[in-house]
Amino acid sequence: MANTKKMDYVLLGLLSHEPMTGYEIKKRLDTTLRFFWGASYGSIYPTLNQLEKEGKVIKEDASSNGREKISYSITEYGKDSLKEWLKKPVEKDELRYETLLKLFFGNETGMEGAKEHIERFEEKCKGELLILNMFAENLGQYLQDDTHKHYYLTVKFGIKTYESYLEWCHEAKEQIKEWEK
Amino acid sequence: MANTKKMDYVLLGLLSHEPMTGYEIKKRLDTTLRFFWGASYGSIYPTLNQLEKEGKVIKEDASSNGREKISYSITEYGKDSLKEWLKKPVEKDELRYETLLKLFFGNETGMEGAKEHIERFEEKCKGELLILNMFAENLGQYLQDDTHKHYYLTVKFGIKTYESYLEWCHEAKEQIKEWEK
DNA sequence: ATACAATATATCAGTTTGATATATTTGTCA
DNA sequence: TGACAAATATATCAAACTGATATATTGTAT
Repeated sequence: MANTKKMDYVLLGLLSHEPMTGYEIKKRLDTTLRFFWGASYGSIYPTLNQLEKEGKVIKEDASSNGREKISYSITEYGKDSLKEWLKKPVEKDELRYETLLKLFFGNETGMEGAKEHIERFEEKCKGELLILNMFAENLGQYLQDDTHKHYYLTVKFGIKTYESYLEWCHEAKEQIKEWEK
Repeated sequence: MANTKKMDYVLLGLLSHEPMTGYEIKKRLDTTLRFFWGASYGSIYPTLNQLEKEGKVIKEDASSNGREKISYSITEYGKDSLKEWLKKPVEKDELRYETLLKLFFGNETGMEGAKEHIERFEEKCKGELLILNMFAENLGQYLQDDTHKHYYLTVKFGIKTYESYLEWCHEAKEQIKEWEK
């Protein structure tokens, strides 16, 4: 079997929902999947070309007017490859939180710096939670569809975690106040 | 100012706590920081050498018996560089959860696959939570120290989030049962 | 008309991972 | 005591991925 990186499956997964251009894939990653996965153009376009050479996706010219546009759709072989990966156990779940890093090393700058980072984090979380709650509400009306059920579960995950982040922010600030007494 | 990547500050941060070898740095990342940050030898050793050339850390031969050992300690210049970074706002907090990815694309394999991934995730979270609670308990006795206070806050973050992950696992399984009726 | 935002593809240097190589010391079981 | 595995320790490299940038067209608002 050919080389397979994680990116392959992200693209195959998205194309298993519907045919898309590289640009549309990027947008979907930046909206729907942003809470648990990301990718850059520098990996999207080359991987799309590689998947086509392997016969896992099919290119189709979808240019209109003068706008160049290449639509990709998944093949049966691509679907088989995706299904195989989906059945395998997860290799790695990973958090990369710069906020936690700056907090952990924060003794160099004191509790004042820590408080600032926590507050900024809190604001960001509030924003994300607002978006996620909107997603969940909108999704409510599509829950007879299987694809949307899976989507719904991931949105619920996002809501749960951001709510717990906000709780932590509150408790951490209280704890710092306690220490400052 | 010279080139600066995130890895620079991770190493400077760890060395600001105490002098260490590359191997010890890796161990600390795999234990204490594993819940929010990771790094591989392939970035640790080269970065350590680069930081030495820049005068941010100092190399010291700490070989004993026949065992080669290089201990690194942070310089004042290195501390200044670290502090500067700590004051800057966070650029990126990122979750990369393969579990969520497989769940999101799971309509290809059906709810049975989703349930399996959720269950495996649940088991892993229970394990992590156990470790984190041990950390928190042990930390309790060192909380007069500033470094440990910052450490404590990050452990609390880990506990909060893993608890919410477990709640989500439970609710997601209930939801799936509901859908299966 | 003109400028700005959005759409669209593509590439590349720099960063990081994951695997592997190499070698020594320490612990453990028989 | 000897043998074997596990832990300690440094280092390198191909492959993967990011973040930035280049290029060009279309739609929108002023």
